[in-house]
Amino acid sequence: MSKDRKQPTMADVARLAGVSSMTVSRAFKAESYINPATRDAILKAAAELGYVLDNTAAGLSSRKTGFVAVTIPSINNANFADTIRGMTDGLRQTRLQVLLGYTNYSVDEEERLVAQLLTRRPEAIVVTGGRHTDACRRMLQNAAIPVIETWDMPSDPIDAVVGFSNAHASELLVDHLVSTGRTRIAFVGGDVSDDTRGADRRRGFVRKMQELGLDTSRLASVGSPPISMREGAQAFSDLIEKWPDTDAVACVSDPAAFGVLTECQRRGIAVPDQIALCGFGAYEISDVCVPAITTVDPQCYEIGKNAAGLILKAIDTNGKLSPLGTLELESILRIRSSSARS
Amino acid sequence: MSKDRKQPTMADVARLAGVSSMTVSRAFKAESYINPATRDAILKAAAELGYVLDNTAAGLSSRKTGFVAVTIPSINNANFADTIRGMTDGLRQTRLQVLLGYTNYSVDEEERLVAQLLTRRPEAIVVTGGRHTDACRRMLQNAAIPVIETWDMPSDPIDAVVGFSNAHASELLVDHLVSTGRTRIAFVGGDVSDDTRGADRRRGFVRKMQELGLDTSRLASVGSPPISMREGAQAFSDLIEKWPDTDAVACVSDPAAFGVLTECQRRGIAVPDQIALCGFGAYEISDVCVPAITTVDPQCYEIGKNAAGLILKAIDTNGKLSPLGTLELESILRIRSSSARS
DNA sequence: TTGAAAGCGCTAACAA
DNA sequence: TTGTTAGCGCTTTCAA
Repeated sequence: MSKDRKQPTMADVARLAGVSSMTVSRAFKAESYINPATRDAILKAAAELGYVLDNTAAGLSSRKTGFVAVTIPSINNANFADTIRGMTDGLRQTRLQVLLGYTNYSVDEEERLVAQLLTRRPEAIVVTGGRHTDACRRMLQNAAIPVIETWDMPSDPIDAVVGFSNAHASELLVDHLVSTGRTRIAFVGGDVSDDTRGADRRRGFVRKMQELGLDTSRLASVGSPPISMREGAQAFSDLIEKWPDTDAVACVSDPAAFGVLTECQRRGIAVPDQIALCGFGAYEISDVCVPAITTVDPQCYEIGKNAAGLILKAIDTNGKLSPLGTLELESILRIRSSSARS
Repeated sequence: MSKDRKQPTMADVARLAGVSSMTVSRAFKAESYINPATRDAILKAAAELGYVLDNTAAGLSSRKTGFVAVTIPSINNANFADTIRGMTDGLRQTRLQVLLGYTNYSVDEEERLVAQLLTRRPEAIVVTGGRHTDACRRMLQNAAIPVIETWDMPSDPIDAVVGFSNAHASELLVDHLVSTGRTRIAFVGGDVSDDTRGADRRRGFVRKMQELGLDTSRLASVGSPPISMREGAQAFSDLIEKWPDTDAVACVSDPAAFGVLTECQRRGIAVPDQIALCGFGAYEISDVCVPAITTVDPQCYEIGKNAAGLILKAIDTNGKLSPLGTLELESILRIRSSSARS
């Protein structure tokens, strides 16, 4: 690697091919009026020089960077990874490229990240969640690009939304657990402050339990989100000692639920006979472990795919995003052995 | 969102603040000679206009985009996520930002991705693995930026390396299993064609088994990488029916090993008493599941952290990367219950 | 189908 | 400490 060698530019290619640099530019665009023979000669010259298009300059000139900025809470999470895959798949074969950043589940970090991403002049931005700092909201509103909030149903959306109700997902699970005869149901989640989607799931849990006239005091909080398998196990340890007659546990996520399951195995507590268990997110582990864990599938991949669809439509129609508005995906209850009637 | 409104530029801010745009530029750089009062006035004007720096233009002008391109095989993998975290952490507080792409474990996809990333004029590029298409190698060599290959120890490095020996990791595991008295050891992995690191782990397994004079025929291949928990379970099903006297299974990854474990549970096979088990990667699950699974920790986070360190040094010294050369991290054997002496 | 001129928004280099 | 000038590499626009 020698950092000094200057990279060839369009002008260099143009000179070698005996054309103007404008013609070189056309040779690199798919649908442009150019003589096929001219194009071949140009591509040959470009290959010879090892020429690589500079999208930095192209973006400045055309005012189209080709970036779609995306923020997710964590890169180490199969759910968000699926959303990113859906989005990337949806943008494949287009000129758009995902510019990804993560927030560590913090709205302050999100604010910093959004500020940084916007300096790259993305043509659209997709954020996870519907709650932001005021400054972040303002930046997004001022950016004059399509903004898509995902993984949530914000009451006051900035622009477009592709989400689902986290609270409703919990209600599905409570209803299901109650239908199998459980009533002394606990909730295991992380600290409420940061993970707003986790907090919504807890809120949905409490609301539904109250509605059914059940005890809502069995709430275990442990660690900052995302809560790990180990923290799930720890939370259950505390929980079962404080409320030994608990007959079901709803968890903020499948990894947490799996942690609970392992702690049950260590303590010789039978799942589902003594304790029923459910998680959230339809992670692979919940389907593979023994017993398999009941969960809710929020359709992560579809969220990304739909977000990509909205972006393409919005950019096509030059920012007329309003008719597309809000898209609510339906979360799917996946009933498995861990909550079988005992 | 209205896409039509034009974003304010430095010239707009300069006009409002009553200075030249060069002074505005200085106000946004940390260490530049500027009167604090001037800077305050400029920042106030910028805030009033909702001005956001255009890094696209800044990069073109300064020939420093601030991007570090990074390729990983999959975004849905805790190991690579840890490497990315290490890198991001190492680049925090610098002007550098990670531009991430994933290759789906395909060198052809890697070639396409690298071509795309290089159009963004990154100041350095970090790739996973040491095997590439010829065209990809050429592009990387011609890019005139630091290139860091990771997660591997290529025999003919392009530039710098931060890696470990995948084959050696397998040898550690075979040695360990043999030391606990197992000799009829099987290997579970994905199809060999694509995942070169998985292939190296298999190669190390076979080499060590041969060296010890043991049977090397028990090789189960299933699906394309990364192999899932479910595929691990499936592979074990096939395996144990074909070679019922197998007394240990080494897996290409922890998720695969966990899949094997669940299949053992379903079949009533005791781990470690009837079959010992080990994985690779030190994923959280291998430490939490019951019994915990013996694994090798390749220090994913450290790979990223060290890569970031090399980049900073290389960019500091204007591309004099050669003295830093190759960094081999030592993989750590983590012995757990799944391979206890029976 | 091709080319010439102008300029995208910023910063390097130099001058004051 | 601030300003002026020139130009980064490309695409838009218009003309041929």
